[in-house]
Amino acid sequence: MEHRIEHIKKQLHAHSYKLTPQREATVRVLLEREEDHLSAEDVYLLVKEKSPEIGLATVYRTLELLSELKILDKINFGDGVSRYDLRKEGAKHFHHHLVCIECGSVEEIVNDLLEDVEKIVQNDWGFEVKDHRLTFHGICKQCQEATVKAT
Amino acid sequence: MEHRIEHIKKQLHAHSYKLTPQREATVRVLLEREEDHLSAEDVYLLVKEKSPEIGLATVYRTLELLSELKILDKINFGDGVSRYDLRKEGAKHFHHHLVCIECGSVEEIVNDLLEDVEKIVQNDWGFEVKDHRLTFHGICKQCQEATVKAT
DNA sequence: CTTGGTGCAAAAGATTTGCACCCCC
DNA sequence: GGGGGTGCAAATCTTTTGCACCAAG
Repeated sequence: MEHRIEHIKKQLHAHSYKLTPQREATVRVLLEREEDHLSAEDVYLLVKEKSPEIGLATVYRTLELLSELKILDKINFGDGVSRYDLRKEGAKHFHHHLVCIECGSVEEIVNDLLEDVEKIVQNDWGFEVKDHRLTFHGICKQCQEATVKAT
Repeated sequence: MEHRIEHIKKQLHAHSYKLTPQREATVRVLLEREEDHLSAEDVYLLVKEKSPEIGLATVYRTLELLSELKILDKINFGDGVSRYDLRKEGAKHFHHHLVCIECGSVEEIVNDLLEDVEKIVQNDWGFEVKDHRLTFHGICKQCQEATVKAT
């Protein structure tokens, strides 16, 4: 954890930004809740528990900054809010998501499943792929089992 | 075109909704600008040209309705607005997009490139895929060529 | 009549911005 | 002492909602 904060600090410094206490508090929340796809409001409330003086605007500004530096990915699952997802260290791509339309849960897939598809896009469309976002909508294992039991 | 309107009319009727003049005007705009990924505001302004008495709320309600019936797909490219995309007739899946990070253009890929990937998700994660959304971010052919020339 | 659909204006959210202040090199 | 960063409140922007009214069966 400390190691990852150090790493982010370096990335900020490389672009002449500082890791202020507010930014650090925000990053810590993101690290602690890495699997959680938090909204800006979620992050704000969690940061506020530890650092009550922080403002919502600062959280927005921090999330925006981290997104620009590709430390964070801004995603949108179709409810009205943006959610934020730490990019895995060293990952050159956004990871994928499985969104359950029954219970709303979100699972992550870290494997890159799209290498072949990217080659096709590159060759057949002449499009130079830099990143991708892939979300599957469907029914998760738990909900499938629940349905079977209920029947 | 008329044929596609008829088809949509039937789909509405099948769910006990009517194809009112306002809805028809909205659908016509969507058909005319099928490749364009319009926002609700865009649609509203275009419909207003032909039917000036229409209200923005009605457009929102129509787009919402058509999305629920899967006639339309609601997508989000990360700018603050939802955009709407007519589903190709008979397509069971959302189609894919190539978003150029240089010029902002959006190309569509109708082919389903994800059949193999879906099988993997189904088998390895036990997730029953109902739909997917895939967007590639990168540099389109035109912008690549422009860069080469400029160098 | 009664129900679904509409237009308008107000409301509700999410996000951004203006500004005074503050801390650090 | 100048610039980046912050907190607060106000502003902005998109989308939703309440309500009175209208049209068709």
